[in-house]
Amino acid sequence: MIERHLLKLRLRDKIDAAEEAALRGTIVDTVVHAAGRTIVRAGEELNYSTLLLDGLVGRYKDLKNGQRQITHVHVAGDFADLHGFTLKRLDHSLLALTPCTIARASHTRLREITETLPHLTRMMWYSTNVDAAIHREWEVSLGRRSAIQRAAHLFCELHVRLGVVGLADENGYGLAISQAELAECLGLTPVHVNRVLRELRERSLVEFRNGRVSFQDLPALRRLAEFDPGYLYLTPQPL
Amino acid sequence: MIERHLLKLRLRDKIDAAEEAALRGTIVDTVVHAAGRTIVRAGEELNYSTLLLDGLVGRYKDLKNGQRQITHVHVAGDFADLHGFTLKRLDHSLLALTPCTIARASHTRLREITETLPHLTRMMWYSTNVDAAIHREWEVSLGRRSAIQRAAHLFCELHVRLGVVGLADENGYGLAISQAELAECLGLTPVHVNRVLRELRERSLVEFRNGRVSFQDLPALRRLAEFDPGYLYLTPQPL
DNA sequence: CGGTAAGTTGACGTGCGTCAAGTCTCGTGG
DNA sequence: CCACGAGACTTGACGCACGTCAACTTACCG
Repeated sequence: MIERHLLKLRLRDKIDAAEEAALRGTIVDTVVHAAGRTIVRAGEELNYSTLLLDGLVGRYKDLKNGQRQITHVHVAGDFADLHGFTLKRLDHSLLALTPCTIARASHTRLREITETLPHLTRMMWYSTNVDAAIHREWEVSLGRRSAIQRAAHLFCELHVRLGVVGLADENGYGLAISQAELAECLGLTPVHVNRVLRELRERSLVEFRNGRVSFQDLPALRRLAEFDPGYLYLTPQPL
Repeated sequence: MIERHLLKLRLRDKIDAAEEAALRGTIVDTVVHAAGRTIVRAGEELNYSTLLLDGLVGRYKDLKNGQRQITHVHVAGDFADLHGFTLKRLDHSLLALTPCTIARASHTRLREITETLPHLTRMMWYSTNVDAAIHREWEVSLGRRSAIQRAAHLFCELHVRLGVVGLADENGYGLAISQAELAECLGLTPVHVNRVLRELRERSLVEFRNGRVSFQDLPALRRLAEFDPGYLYLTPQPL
């Protein structure tokens, strides 16, 4: 159930049996959402946080003119809104980018964890801090990288993050989203994303096709994107 | 000393005397940095977090070609890297944008807080979550807003945040940074920032001059930026 | 009073947006 | 089995917001 989440946490630090049980105990139910559905709407009051078991979820914000910006993409094993535990309402919405299975973690039980299990509390805090680090890296992409570098960087990031939970290998991974959604992540138009994907393909770096990312030259792709996975904090560190 | 930080926390929830004392007790020393100095370099191992007492600090990331992106601007009363407590090293650097006074909060003592004061721990967690919300809003600016809207949005955000700690009034506030640094926040070139500032001035919205932001028509500026302060989470909420 | 950094402006270039006309894919119903 | 409609994707022609380059002004400081 929450194995993929545990997998990620344990890459950073030990989680003992009591902690694991407490974490499992936060889950009150499991829900399935169809692709394209908004799971949580910005501003609504929350009593639970969303743990993604399977599928892809995006955090997004709408603009008045109908455009939107996806600010983060979550993969299986991620808490999509653990920050909602302290914020109580979200400044963004959550969108199912693919069909999704989610588990809902009760804020009441998360609160009990913060009262009784300080080490696990630090681990949860750590998780939200890594999310923020990802936001920062996306700011760099949006502010300073060219369209082709942004796309390349995103493909590299998702490769590492999906790899951690066993959903990617050295050749690629499944990414069943449309070019329009990719455009919303990258701060570009769908038309330009299409041109950029063609260039990445023609330069024999990556192919994005039929909901799949296939690497042709990963080292060159990483060089193009100036990708350095340090910001994902996947190295062991006792908390 | 840490009054401005307490001011912000207390806008959200009560902090009792024991909690206040514990927070004060984390501070081990105070340091002054000249404008332009890098306070913490990306990647270095940290034993303390940086609480900004006075001045402005930017979080930034460098790119290979010498460009850089500022991903967050901190005002007096902000912890600039409380997330460093769980991350142990930063994925970004910290820059003194103006002369700065900072207090350093020992990670050992912060850890003690997480062991003994769960409510204060949640408040600290909350602080880092608001930082992440600000990162998200900047992603929206960088990805989807025009140059003039980005500038307008930043001026509105800093107005609210400086207002909370008593450093802004309805007419404006001090912001002693260069146009080049503004450009690094906004993902633009200094030349274009200069043109945008001229347009904001000619349209009688804001003036940015001699290290000061002076509003001429704040409601119109907020409309232009589509500014909604909800993402700053400045409303009371028991944690 | 000279030097240096910050700000200003104009001419021109370009990466990405816009608009519009396709094509391809696939699910549905006749 | 084919017809058809709806999305998603693709491509070309053209436009514009912002970048680049370079010259100049202003402010400040020793």
